[in-house]
Amino acid sequence: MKDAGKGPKAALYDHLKTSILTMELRPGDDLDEAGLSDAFGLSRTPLREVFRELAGEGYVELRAGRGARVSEMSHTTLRDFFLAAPMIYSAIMRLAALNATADQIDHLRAAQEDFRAALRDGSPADRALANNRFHEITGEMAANVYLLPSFRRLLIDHARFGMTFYQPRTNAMADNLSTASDQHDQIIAAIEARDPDAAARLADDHWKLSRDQIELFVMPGGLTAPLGTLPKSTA
Amino acid sequence: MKDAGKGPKAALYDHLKTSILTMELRPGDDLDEAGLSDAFGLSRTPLREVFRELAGEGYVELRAGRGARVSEMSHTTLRDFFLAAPMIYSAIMRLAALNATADQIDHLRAAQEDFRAALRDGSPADRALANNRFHEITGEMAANVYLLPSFRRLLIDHARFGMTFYQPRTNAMADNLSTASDQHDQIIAAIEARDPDAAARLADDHWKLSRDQIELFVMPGGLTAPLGTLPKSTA
DNA sequence: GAAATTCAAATTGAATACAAGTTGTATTTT
DNA sequence: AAAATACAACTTGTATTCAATTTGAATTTC
Repeated sequence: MKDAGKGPKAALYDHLKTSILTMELRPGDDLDEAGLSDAFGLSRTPLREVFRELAGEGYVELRAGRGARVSEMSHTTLRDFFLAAPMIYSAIMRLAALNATADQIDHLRAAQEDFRAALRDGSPADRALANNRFHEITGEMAANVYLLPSFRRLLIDHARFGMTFYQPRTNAMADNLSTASDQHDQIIAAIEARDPDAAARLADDHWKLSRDQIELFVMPGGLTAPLGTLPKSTA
Repeated sequence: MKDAGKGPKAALYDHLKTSILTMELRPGDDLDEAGLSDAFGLSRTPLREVFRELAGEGYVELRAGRGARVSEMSHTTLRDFFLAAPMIYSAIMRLAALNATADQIDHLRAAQEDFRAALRDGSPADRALANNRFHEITGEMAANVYLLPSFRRLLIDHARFGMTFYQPRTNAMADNLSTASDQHDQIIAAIEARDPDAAARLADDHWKLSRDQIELFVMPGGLTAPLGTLPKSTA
């Protein structure tokens, strides 16, 4: 289909991941084994192993006897997200500032360059993927096996919420994106300075921005048009 | 091998889980496909799917071209554990107090009964499994899809640390176990009372007890035997 | 004698063939 | 006409076979 960089199995894996993160595959969509099988030139055996792997990471759900579906998103998941994200994000960022290697900081800078490029002339999907990559790297920096599973799970749905909520319909929304980019720069600086408190504070600010963005969409200004009038004789 | 309650696949899954939690299968041990295959009457295809599933939950690690191994535990994982556990545990307990259903509270009571029974006349493995089950239920009560992955990962290694550290060699260690049981009772009460603050405080106390128990083992009293003497003429 | 390369055996990964279960549709009966 | 049951088609799960990669040992060369 597209990238067969190192085997069709990895290509399928990457394809599904990005398709799910960008909402190209919507929550609840079911993944047809037969279709993907000949699309990627794989038999069903390795295909189903990829499904199981993605299920473990939270991208898809496996229902016994009824195949694989893209992980659902409901109002409860949004609530769960708001509860868990600030805690995990600040913890990850704090650890990232403590443990990041020079190599990883370079990678983070490169990811931020990509994000900036996506802001200039990329699609919403490009922006979501670049932003996701940036935060994935902070997770690698934190390098805590017990926190990473939840962090990764959060990043999946953060990207998906972003794809539905961050379409810049208003000026306020567009501004937020460049603010986010600035915060990324500050995050890099804090990590490089080995300042866990600053990093945690920035994680909190960065989260609040996301939160506000989502609220802008969930609770819009309210319509101002007058109520409709009834026709003369319907009583 | 043992329980074929609902299919040999589930039996294998449960067997591996409990074997890993109780350290019957030690970290780093590699799982032989051929052996388990005819031991459970399964072909290698469903077997490897179980491996992938367990890998997603953190029980085993899959190394490309080199099969499955029980997840490693090193000094870094111990450190990671100490950093992540208190935060996640108190968050889970707080949410459990807020969201638990009456049914779940009944299950938790039953699990605590099992734990008490295991304390009286069970093996260390029984105790570890019963304790693990108790905390698994608190995770189900919290019901937060984003926190559960890390919580479950922590519980795996908490059981494994427990199996290596909680052997009651000293009186202090034995006392700790009954204290833990008392705390379980208080936890149930706090959850039933819908008191998230009390639940979080108890989670913290419960964690500190575990922590002290581990420290008792890692940093024992120190040996008091005198230094050896050198033979007369070795200078 | 030690190190490197090659060959063989074993283990893992993939594909195809097969069986079982689920779902949808059509026909029959009430 | 509506509901229920049965049959057929499709989808999922399992097993067996085949290919490829890795690992270990032995032999040869330096």
